[in-house]
Amino acid sequence: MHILLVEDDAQLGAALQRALERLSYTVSWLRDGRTALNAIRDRTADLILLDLGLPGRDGIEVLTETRRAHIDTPVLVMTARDTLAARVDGLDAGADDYLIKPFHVEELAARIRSLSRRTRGLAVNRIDVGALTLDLGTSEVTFRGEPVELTRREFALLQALMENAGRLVRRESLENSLYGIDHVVGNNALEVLVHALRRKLSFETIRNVRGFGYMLPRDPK
Amino acid sequence: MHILLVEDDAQLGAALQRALERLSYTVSWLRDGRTALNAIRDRTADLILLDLGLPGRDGIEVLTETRRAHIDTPVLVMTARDTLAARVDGLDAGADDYLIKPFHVEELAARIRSLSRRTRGLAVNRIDVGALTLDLGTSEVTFRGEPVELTRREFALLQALMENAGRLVRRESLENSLYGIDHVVGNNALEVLVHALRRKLSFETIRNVRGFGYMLPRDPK
DNA sequence: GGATGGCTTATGAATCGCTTAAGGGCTGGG
DNA sequence: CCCAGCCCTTAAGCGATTCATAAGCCATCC
Repeated sequence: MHILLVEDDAQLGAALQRALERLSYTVSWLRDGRTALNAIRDRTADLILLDLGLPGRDGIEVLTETRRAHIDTPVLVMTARDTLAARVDGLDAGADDYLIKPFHVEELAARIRSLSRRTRGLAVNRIDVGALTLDLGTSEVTFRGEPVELTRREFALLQALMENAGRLVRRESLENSLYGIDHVVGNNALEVLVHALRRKLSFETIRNVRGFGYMLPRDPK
Repeated sequence: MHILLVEDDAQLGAALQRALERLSYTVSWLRDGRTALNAIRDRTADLILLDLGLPGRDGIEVLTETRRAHIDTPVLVMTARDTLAARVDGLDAGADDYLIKPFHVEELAARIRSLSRRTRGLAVNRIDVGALTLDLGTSEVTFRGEPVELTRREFALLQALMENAGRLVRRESLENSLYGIDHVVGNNALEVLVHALRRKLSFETIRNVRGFGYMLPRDPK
């Protein structure tokens, strides 16, 4: 899952990026409204984490502009003021949820999960696909009943495939949700990652469709 | 993607159908509520574009009736009046989005895209032409209900033909969209590709017009 | 019947994906 | 603060598939 973090404060931004990456999210950190809007318009993000405290009321503008462009990527707003006006402003402008600073990373993580659950229509924190289960809360994966130890990247790849089980996931789409917008061309990082994941699961589980991408069968055994 | 257009006005209906077909959607135009409901019950549509200004409050009835039958196909409502009551009526009855007449085709297109994105998973970006379906999201192709395995080039060729179904596509235009602007002259790569594609589908499906190019009939069987 | 354009098949080259190995960076322990 | 271990990216070799080219045949138009 690919998160766009819009935050001008260097310290908080770096901390959030690290925390989110530790939770297996791919984070693109943008420091100002203009570059944020450009990135948002690409529609490659799954969730936008937006600081309303950007200088010059930039935050709200980013949000309004996003919604006016009919981009309905979920937006989680961070604000320093817990006033009714602030909340109304944010939600009216099209935010899906908000957080009052300061907050704990656990709370942020919970809201991100809740938000992606809501917009995805999932009832629980767990994805089941055949003999595979993946827990977004605890980051645990089991295969054929056995727990499997996955690294951060492997987990993110498996999640992307499981969320689209039975459907082909395009190569660019995977690279985007793993590496963010600015992935370099010409590397075979994805292939190496697929290989590592196959080794930990089984080699039949992940199917390749030459020239297009990868796919997880709806019922892998 | 298959759109059900419910519109009683002949002029507007024809214009919308033409505009949507130009955007590679398959459009079934129905002029009254009764036939519309029958078509909706078939559940073959991916999206319903419903005029609320149908005579006799027909529009709202179609919508309520649809939702009562637990058919949750996305509905985009068109209404002439921009009053709060009108919006509430439509959204309360189960519409997913609404448009105030008159509107620009660009706006309609944007809302259709947004709607199909929101209800993703099914037929998000699908082109239907007769017995052929091509899914741009998952890169899957079916012919007469059977899945067909295509290579990247074959897929690109079929896509170009399907986006212009019923129209003649010039040779240069195909070569451009397959090989880019700087394709070398004197090769017959296109013919070889057409041959490969015909072999995987059927030899009657793709028609050649000597000296000009190729064409896919609007209703290939 | 000649000429042009399209069809079909074979073949070598290019591309794509798989696999293994190596090196750099980050983390946690001593 | 340094070292060890893990993770991740890069690189390179290999095998399989795909693709463009070429060459001969067939259909259509004049």
